[in-house]
Amino acid sequence: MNSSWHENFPSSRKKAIDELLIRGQESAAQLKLVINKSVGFDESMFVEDLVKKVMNSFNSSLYILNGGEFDEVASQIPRVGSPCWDDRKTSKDSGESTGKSAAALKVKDRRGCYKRRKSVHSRTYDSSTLTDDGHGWRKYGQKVILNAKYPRNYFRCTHKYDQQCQATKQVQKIQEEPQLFRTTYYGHHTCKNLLKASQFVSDPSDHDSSILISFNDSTGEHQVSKKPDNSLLATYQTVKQECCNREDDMSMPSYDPATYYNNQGSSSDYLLSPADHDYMSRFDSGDVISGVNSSCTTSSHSLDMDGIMIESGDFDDGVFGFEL
DNA sequence: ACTATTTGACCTAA
DNA sequence: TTAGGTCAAATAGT
Repeated sequence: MNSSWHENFPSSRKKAIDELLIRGQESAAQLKLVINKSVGFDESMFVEDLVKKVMNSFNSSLYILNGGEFDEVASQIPRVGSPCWDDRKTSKDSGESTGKSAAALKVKDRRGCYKRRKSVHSRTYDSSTLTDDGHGWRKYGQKVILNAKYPRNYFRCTHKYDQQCQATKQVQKIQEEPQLFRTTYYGHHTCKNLLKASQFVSDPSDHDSSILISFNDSTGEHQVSKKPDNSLLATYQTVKQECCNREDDMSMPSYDPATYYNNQGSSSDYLLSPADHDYMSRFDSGDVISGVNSSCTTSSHSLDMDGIMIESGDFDDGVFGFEL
């Protein structure tokens, strides 16, 4: 991996980035929420446009401060249009419409579809609770891992086919600390499956809400602190709290650690209904805080903090860090 | 009937 | 050759 983008920054430069990254973007996001709550639809669209401009300014500034340098990691995730992609949803139909045996077709269709992801950029965080990340996930596999006590569970975005969203994640109970779950995210959501920001702000007047991020000069490590009463995070973490009472059941190797809250998340009468929400303004594991430049593919810098992961610059083309 | 999960098979990178 | 990521038929749930 190339050198970290922040490693050799002067402290003043880092402070500027922190200011833009945390206070600037978060404040803009919260401002939008507050205004949106008190204006009509037309005004709301206007506010939306304005905030996007503000966010773009932040992103541009960050890009300039970063010197425009980013790591690039070639993605090995199958892309839309790849040989295996087009047939995924209609494989049944195509199989029935031909004279070939189902087994032969199955082998043919699946060839070239499997990619190891060792070098693919990923974000990992550990959590004692199965907090929902705001996206709809669908389990597609479970594997017993060599020398691991607990199985690994594989999830893809619910909108893999209808919106070509390539985000996936793996959830596995940590052997050394069975009370913790390790979730590894691959790719970023390109689907419009985000939660309404208003649902995550319990009290817009809470001006103390903040997340502090600092970069350690000597080690290059990130340090993050969050206030436990942070409105955004607190809401985020309590949203799914009621569905995390089955963690003890995870002692069973076959237990699916994310099925339960996934079901809750896709329920139409539950707070989290990912299918029809367009916006968010919270930090979301797997999502990005520091928007720098939409042309950036990725710069692998992430950190874990008690279940919340903050990442500095990890972009799919055309995706900004903050979605508003 | 429709959607989600389970699980053995398939496939590929290492 | 094998570990592990993914597929898809079977099954379960609503």
